[in-house]
Amino acid sequence: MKKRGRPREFDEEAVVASMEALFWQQGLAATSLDDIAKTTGLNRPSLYSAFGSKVDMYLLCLNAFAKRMTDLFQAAFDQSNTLEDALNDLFSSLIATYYCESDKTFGLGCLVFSNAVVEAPTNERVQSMIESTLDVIRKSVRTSIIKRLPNVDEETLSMVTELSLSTFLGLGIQIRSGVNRVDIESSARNSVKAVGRLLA
Amino acid sequence: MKKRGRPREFDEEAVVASMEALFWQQGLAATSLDDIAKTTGLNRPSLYSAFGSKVDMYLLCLNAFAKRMTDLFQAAFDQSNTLEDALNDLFSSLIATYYCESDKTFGLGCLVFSNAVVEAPTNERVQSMIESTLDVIRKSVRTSIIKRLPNVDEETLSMVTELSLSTFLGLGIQIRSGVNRVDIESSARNSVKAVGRLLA
DNA sequence: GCATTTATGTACCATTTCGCATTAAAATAA
DNA sequence: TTATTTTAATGCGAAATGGTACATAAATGC
Repeated sequence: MKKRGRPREFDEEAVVASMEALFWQQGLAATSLDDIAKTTGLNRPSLYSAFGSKVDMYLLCLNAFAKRMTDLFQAAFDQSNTLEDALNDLFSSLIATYYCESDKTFGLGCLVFSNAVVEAPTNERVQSMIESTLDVIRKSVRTSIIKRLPNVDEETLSMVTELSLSTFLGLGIQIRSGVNRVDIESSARNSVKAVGRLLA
Repeated sequence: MKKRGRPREFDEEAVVASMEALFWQQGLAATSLDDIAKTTGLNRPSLYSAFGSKVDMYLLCLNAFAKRMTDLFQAAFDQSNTLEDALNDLFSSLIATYYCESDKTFGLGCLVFSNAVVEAPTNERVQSMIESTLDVIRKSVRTSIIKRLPNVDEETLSMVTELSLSTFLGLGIQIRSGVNRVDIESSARNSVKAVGRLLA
């Protein structure tokens, strides 16, 4: 049984992807519905009826981005053997994402933590989305450390968790600040080395 | 010899301070000249003739904030004895700043690295300001480590520098994300402990 | 007093903003 | 064919935006 009514003429996933790219570069406040309409090819009423308000669209993109990001955490922690290997994998894939999978010299960092974070104090929905994402990531890191080092003491566990988390957050900020990729990669390697030494 | 013309009726420093508070909370794009006019008590033409365009005002605030921040680095590194003491001092004063010197549960993080960073990809002036601030801070951290540990090997130096820098950036992001102060302070302490262990 | 200089305040302008009302189009169901 | 449902497109509208012109006010220099 087919769906009634006139069928959609656009690919929803593609539209969300191009919305996300726009928000990622410009931020929520600097992006207008006209901007979104222009890059997606839809007109404002279509956007509005399909996705709701501008903030709704933004949250849609944030959640899509966060999902891909937490998947990267899961993938790295599931596949690799040692904690250091896992973190190296993780940071490599994060860096690739933060540079928009391209070889551009300028990266955009993290949509959630280098971009949406600006809106947190003035937008409750965005704020709680960010806070819960941070929570998921922190727990994911903690769990993966415990899995590999079941007898680790609480102090070391906290130290390594916070170090990994700060590195994760710092990477996005530094990339969006314009730090070049070579320096970023060495920064990530140094963090992983620090973890290694802490556990030695 | 007195200045010619009608004298200013406002205190420039106070006006800049209240502009900064507004930008800090809302970001550049979400803050209108009307907002600024309302909170400063000046009207738009006065603002414009005294400070230039909105972006000019923003950069003025960014530089003022960055100056205070780098002063905190200098103060911490000049006064304290051990590296760990210095970092503890530094992070304490940064946390106080990031929570706006108040006991509010919600902090705004860093004006430069948790706020202006969003504008970097679309605003060249903001971008280069941020990049150079990051550079100043990194050099300041590096120098202070060398001062205390003249014989430190390059690898350890890089590790500790990057760890401190990531912690610094991470604090601002976490605070703006809504993490409560107790957790933030324990996060900072854990980072300093990690530095201590790396150097042991 | 009178010109000059600087600051203030009102009002304005062109553009952009988000959102919606309304109409036209394209599909299915009966 | 006709009614119904869903989407698309045009265009409106009220408000806000960054920025400025212009008249007025308050000080100094001569």
